[in-house]
Amino acid sequence: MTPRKPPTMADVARIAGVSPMTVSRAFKRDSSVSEATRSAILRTAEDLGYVFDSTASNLRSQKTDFVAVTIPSINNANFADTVGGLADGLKDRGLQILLGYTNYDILEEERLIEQLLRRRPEAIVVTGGRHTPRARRMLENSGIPVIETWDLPDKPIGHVVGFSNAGAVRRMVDHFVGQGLTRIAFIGGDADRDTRGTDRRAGFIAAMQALGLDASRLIAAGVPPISMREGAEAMARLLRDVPDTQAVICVSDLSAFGALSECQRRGVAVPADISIAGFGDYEIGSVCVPTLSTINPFPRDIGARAATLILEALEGRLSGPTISQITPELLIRDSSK
Amino acid sequence: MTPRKPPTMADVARIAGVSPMTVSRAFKRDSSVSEATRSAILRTAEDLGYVFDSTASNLRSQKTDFVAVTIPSINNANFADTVGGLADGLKDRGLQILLGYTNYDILEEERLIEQLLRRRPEAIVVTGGRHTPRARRMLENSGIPVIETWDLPDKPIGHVVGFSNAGAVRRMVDHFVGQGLTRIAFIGGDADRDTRGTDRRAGFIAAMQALGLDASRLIAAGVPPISMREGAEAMARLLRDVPDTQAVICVSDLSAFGALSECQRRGVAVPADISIAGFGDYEIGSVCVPTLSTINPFPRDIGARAATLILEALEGRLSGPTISQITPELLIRDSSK
DNA sequence: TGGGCCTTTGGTATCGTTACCTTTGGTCAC
DNA sequence: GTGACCAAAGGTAACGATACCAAAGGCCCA
Repeated sequence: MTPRKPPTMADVARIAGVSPMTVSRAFKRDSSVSEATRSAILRTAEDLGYVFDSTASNLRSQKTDFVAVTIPSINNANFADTVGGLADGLKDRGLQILLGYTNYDILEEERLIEQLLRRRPEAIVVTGGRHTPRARRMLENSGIPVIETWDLPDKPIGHVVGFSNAGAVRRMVDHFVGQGLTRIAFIGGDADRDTRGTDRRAGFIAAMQALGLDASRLIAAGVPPISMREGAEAMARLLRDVPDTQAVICVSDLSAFGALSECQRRGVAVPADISIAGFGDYEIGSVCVPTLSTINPFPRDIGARAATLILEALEGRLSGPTISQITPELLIRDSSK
Repeated sequence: MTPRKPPTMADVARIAGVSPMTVSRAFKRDSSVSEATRSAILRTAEDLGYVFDSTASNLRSQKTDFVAVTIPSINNANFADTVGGLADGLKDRGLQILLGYTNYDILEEERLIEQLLRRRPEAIVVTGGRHTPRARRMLENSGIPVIETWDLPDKPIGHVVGFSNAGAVRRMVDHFVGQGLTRIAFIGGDADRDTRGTDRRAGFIAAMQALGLDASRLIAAGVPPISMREGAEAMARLLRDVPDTQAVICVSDLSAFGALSECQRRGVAVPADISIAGFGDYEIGSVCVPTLSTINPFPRDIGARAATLILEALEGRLSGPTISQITPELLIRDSSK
């Protein structure tokens, strides 16, 4: 058996009795081919087992129909929702997502951005607003729409769809203080890799200090992203080291759930003995007992809006850099009543 | 300001005073260019802001360094782990993952597979062993390694890394029966879209019938994938309709956690009043109170093994189709003691 | 000193599609 | 009858890299 070379458009054209150009048009949407010719060509192609070769099309037309996306972790419901919203918004225009993850590391992000730009995407969406200088330069010079998400960068590269992580945490602090709780702790990662997590911690400290409160109850739970288990361990330490703590804000719902489960394991009543809040409005927070107070940053909307921006930018309907600000929603539930 | 055309290898070559071929070699790893020449070329390229153009390279070399992957949902920790294991195993060889999701729909899978094959990946990894006839044909004729995962298909297309979903559930049934629990229910989706979920339900029915037990306690919780909330609703219905049920097996840990939370909300003791088991060994099952009995199918290993198979296949070290069988681990925890 | 061999570099054609321009044949109004 | 116009199809060159082959120069040993 000879491993025959796969058929090309020229083969389809020859057998269908038309020119390669006509075959090419038959595979496009709105091109001028008579319906009879088109269906005959498509049938021939199917019979031959012809598969359209995007690599050639990409090179000649200088279009790839890729949108590059970087997220910190592939295993995170929030970012998955953003990618989902993005993918749905782009699907109709035939744009496909080229996804890479940075593992919360801006050096890895730099490598990834270079890899992705080599594939000549039509646009690129990155998570966060902090990048290495070289990554920044590559994005600026890429000549394609750049969208930073999940953050409000001081100096945006292009467009932005995000919110203030610090500001969102401040609102949660205000909520607790409004209930008369002043001995508040923060559970987060112990490194600055997760820049959004770092911003949330900074927001906590700033908010506490602005109210004249002690902002030193900071529990570092490990290398970001903080897992449920690490949230539980952090809560164990908190209960041991500063047992008079009245409320705790966690860097995500996952660590908050871990903290909650540790309380249950030790017979500490939530919220009677201690209030707990998370971040991200993961499904678990609305299902567990008691339900978790949290902040919903509308991850899916972030993706959907980024998709809209991309489509507008590609159609030239965008005059300049756009900042699309999300207003996170404070969700007060049973864990902090 | 004129939007200059981005520089090409020819531009870099001219400025660096070498031929385009030498520039091309400088960007490859193991090619024969003197170290001095290479670094001079790379510096020139960086100065010019040159970005390597994969689209041209792909066409000429007939290699894309893509591995296509289809998963049912981007927002699922199990599949995310598989993709993570796969990506890590492929990273060293410079292979990049081209990911698409099917939304648990084999018609959508067919469209997706066609899209992905047009990009000329080096290999393709699909989730599950059931496909439309056309999808099957496209995979068979693709001429690249095909790997089906998370399943043991009757008629594999190429290689397989998977396990018997039905067999895994049977072991959980045996566990319950061994404890003297015979009135066992199953909570799953109400459609056949999720073929692995369907297999698990079928495995439950077969196992119960083989033991002469009533296999009719089937709670359909909605369109797959079943969420935590739907798991909770299903448990509510179960407690109302067949309150003498002694144990319940859920199609995933997520629905199992929902079921558990519903019990807590109603004061039903787990496992004293009812035992609960899940599937997938999601982190939540090891953190919640009580911890959840479950089945660990080693999702990350599935991806890692698929990566190994791909590398072996691409190097021609694989003689024929390989079935790599995973043995899921039964984890008995507090929810079924 | 010369031939063999290796390292490093260069020239040319080409991957498979599509942008751009041209051609063909038909319809329609005057 | 003729020119304007349009739909449908074809011809040619090009996108930017690299496979393949060739050649230049250096080194070693007989």
